[in-house]
Amino acid sequence: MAQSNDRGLQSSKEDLSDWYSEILIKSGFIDFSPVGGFIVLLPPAAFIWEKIREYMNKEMEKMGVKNSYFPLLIPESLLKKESEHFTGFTPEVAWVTEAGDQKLEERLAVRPTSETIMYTMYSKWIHGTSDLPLKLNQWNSVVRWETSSTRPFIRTKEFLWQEAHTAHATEDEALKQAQEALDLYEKVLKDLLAIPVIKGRKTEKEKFKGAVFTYTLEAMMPDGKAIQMATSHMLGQNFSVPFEITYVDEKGNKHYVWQTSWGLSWRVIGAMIMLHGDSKGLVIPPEVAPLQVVLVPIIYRDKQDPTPRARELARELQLAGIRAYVDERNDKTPGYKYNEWEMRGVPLRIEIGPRDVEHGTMVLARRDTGEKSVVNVSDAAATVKSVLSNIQKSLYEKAKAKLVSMINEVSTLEELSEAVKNRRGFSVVNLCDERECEDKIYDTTGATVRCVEETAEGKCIVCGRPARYRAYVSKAY
RNA sequence: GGGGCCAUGGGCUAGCAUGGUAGGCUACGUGGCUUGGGCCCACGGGACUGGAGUUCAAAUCUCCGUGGCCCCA
Repeated sequence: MAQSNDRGLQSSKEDLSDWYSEILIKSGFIDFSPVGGFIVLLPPAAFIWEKIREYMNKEMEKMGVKNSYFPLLIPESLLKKESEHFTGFTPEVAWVTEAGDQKLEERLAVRPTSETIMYTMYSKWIHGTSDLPLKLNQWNSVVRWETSSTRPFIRTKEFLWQEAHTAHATEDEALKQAQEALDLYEKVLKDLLAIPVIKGRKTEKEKFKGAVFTYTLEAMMPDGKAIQMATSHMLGQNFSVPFEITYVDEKGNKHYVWQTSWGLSWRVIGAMIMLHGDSKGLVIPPEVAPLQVVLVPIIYRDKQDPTPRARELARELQLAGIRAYVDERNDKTPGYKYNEWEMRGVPLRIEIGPRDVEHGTMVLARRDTGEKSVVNVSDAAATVKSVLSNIQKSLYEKAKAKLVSMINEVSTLEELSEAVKNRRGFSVVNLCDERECEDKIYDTTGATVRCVEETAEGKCIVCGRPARYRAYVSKAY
């Protein structure tokens, strides 16, 4: 990092790690809290999370998923009921052991996820087919005491997310639900955050502990490391059996329900920042940008003040539903303002100077391309809307092209090592079903299988037996 | 989980080797001047991560803690 001033960024996007922590602080997205691994979410970032919530709430309503809220603390005995689940989570569980000066009889887990507490209630509520399907979601935070190093949004000890939990009469219905959830996530990522993903399944090794299998969406960051965006789990009857969630059918037979759970966390905000940002700072997709348009009046002492025109224009945009703001600070030069708003990621800037007032024009400057154009002010709202939607689309398409360019087919372990080391990105390989083969990939390359697609062709890259999967292998966050 | 680096006004840092007056840039406040890509001038307030130790004397040396960053797993 260079010294001497704190205006703008010192790190280049090439050093993604430095760049990332610097931009998060300077753009006022987050701050670090006194407890390591915990962050404060500041208004611009909170705004984006709110947008995600609004969008998902609407979509979930269409799916028949209702919001609810379950307690923060889970008795140890409940957490232990599904043993694979418990073993998977217990190393990172935070415990409450006393209250005031009283030691608790049973220690209470700060929820790392809510399957166990929710399903305890589900067993109480579900009796017959008329109680099904049951689809509840909650927006909350969970705590997982990560031992390896934390990073804002990407890996924090407490994180915000939504977790939806559904119970169904049939396996088929549950399966469909798990897939629908995955489609919803893909839509959120594309429509709001302009993040393209690879869709697939986790291997047995990488799945959610307690699930039959896990669907996943994986994005690719500019440094060639993959990042999991959201997961959707087919739980089968793994929880309904220990938690006794049963219903009686028309014929009087008792059945265990089929379940799914799925979640998306604030991690997606971190991915959005890394994916779209550049060396000038953030680039926020218009759909979620707290400010979509910033207007900068260019004032000359001896010429007509364009500020009133800028205000009118902002009002017109606001009436059309656009989040617009006039930067009227008079102790900052226009150049200063340009740089600052660019750092903060505002998708579109409008400059209004005396020349524009005279000619009935305005200058548009796109954050994503840096391109400037002079356009007529008449019908400004429609013009701006179309530019914003253009930016949204173009961010996604650029990212998509980048993603595609970072997927490479490889056919030997040597090639894979080479690719993981030098080229990064996703390496696609054929893989069989054996755990040893997957372990071997990790041991020789340090990369993991991010997701797999079913295939009937080819031979396993490790053992040479018939492949079952096309596997996307990459280093990951 | 292992290893390394770092911590000085709000931000970035100088000072540390060889212990002795904490300096700069930026930001902030006030006033003036300016404004089509990070203007300029004057004045002002503001700091040694916490604890312990060594010493006449600690930002500086030692130990312990806390936090951040990087690399590896």
